[in-house]
Formats: sequence, structure tokens, C-alpha cells
Amino acid sequence: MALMHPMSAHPNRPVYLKLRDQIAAAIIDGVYPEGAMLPSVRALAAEQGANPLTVAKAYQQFQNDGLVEVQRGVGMYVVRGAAERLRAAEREVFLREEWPEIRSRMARLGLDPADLVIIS
Amino acid sequence: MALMHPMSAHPNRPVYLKLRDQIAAAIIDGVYPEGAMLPSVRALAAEQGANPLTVAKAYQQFQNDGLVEVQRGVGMYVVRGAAERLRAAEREVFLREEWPEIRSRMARLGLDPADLVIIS
DNA sequence: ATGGCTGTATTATGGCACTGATGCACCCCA
DNA sequence: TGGGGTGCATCAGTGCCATAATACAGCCAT
Repeated sequence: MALMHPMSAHPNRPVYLKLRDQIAAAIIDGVYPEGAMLPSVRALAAEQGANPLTVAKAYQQFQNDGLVEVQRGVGMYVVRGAAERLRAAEREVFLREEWPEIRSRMARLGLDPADLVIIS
Repeated sequence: MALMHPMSAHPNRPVYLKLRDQIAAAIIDGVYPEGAMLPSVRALAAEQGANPLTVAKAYQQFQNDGLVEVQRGVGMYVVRGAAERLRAAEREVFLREEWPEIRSRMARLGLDPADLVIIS
């Protein structure tokens, strides 16, 4: 039988959002440490097979949030405390918006988080 | 600070997908018991403030999966065993595709499912 | 100072998903 | 045999996304 939730998240999630999530994860994980320079829009675009403008759109949100600092003509740098602020913000959103839905969904499916902790 | 995941889960989730999830939940929960007729596309559209076609698109997937039976000119009916098949299928997808991502995401955020079981 | 790297602004274009309005085919019941 | 209820097909419109081609402004090492 065909699956029912081919995409509970989003199948056709916009590229610039995927990039944003990926970069955010990299910052939190320390792949791009504080003070380090992010890959240039052109470099990351080439690496990811995307358009430089699309990468710029992903970067845009980070400077809006003050997580990266732009030095025109030089590059974009991860500000101090960015990783922690990012993680705190994500955690906040996760607990408030995502986790309740996940819980009720699991309940409906007859699953219990306690049981799944062991598995993975 | 602006949040990071304005739509990590579903901000702009298409209406027809929201409806599909909602209907699937209703079937699993027995709101629409086996053998019962689903609300007509027009009725549900009016109730949800959506377009009849959008509702039809949501229903479409259920007939593709053989979970509902169509009687032209009459209505759509929930087939026998639909709830259980639906729940099994959803559970399969959840465990295989969603849960791993949730786990790694929680790990990145410094969260542990075991701790959150108590909260909610 | 010049070439090469940064990010950024502008404009245009194609594609695709979502939504909407209308009309048709079908079935049941009075 | 009508009338009102089904689902369904077609066509059109709208908006977002992604791409593209340029061009500009700033910085730096050679």
C-alpha cells in the first residue's frame, strides 16, 4: 500500500530553507566555529549545486538575527555566542511547537518515546 | 531574536496536506468509523473554509491507497480495516523516516526524549 | 594600483504548486 | 421523472521559488 505520509515535513522543501537548516546545524555543531568565516555564497553555491542568490537568501536570515557579521568585500563571520544562542532559540521553538505535535502523533500511533529511546 | 525555524515543521504547509492529516487522524481515532461515509467534499470544504477541490485532492490519496471506497453519486466510505492499516502504515513511516531525524535533532539541541516524557 | 576575491542589488524568466470557478456525470429518493 | 445530493474533470489565475545574466561596491594581497 502506498505510504501515507510521504512527507510529513515537506517533500519539496525550498532549497534556501534546506540550506539554512544545514548551516544552522553546522554552526551549532561547531563545524563553523565562532569567529570563523562562512563559505562564500559562490563557493557554497558551487558545492551544493545551487544558485549563489539562493545561498545568499539562506545567509540573509542569519544576519537578520545577528548571528553572523558581514564584512563587505571580505566575508561573513560567525559572531561570538552564535552557537549557543542558536541552540537555545531552536530548543525553544522545538519544545513549544514541535514536540507537542510529535507527542500527540506518537500517541495516536500507539508509540511511546520511552520505548524508542533504547532503539536508536 | 528572530526564530530560526519559522517553518521547520509546517508553516506554509499546503491546505490539502493539512486536511489529509486531519482526516487520517479522524479515521484512526474512529471519528469516521469503518463503513461510515466521509463528509462530502462540499460539506467539509464549507466547514473548513476551503475549496471543494482542495478537499477532493486530500480525499484522493485515500482512495489511491484503497482506504476509502467511492460510490459515484453517493459518497465515499471508509473500508473495513482502514483504521488499522492506516495506523500501521503511518507508524512504519514515522519510525523509519521521521524518528531518526527527530532524534538527531534533539541530540543537537541537547534534549533527551526520556526527560520530555514526563513533561507533557 | 590592479586583479581577484568578497557580498549585494537589479531585472527578467521559467516552472510548479495551490487555489479557484464552472460545468458535467452519476446516483438516490420522492 | 424531476430535483438535489454525490464525486470529478477542465480551464484559468496567482504567487512563490529558483535560476540566470549583469553590474556594482568594498577589501586585500601581489
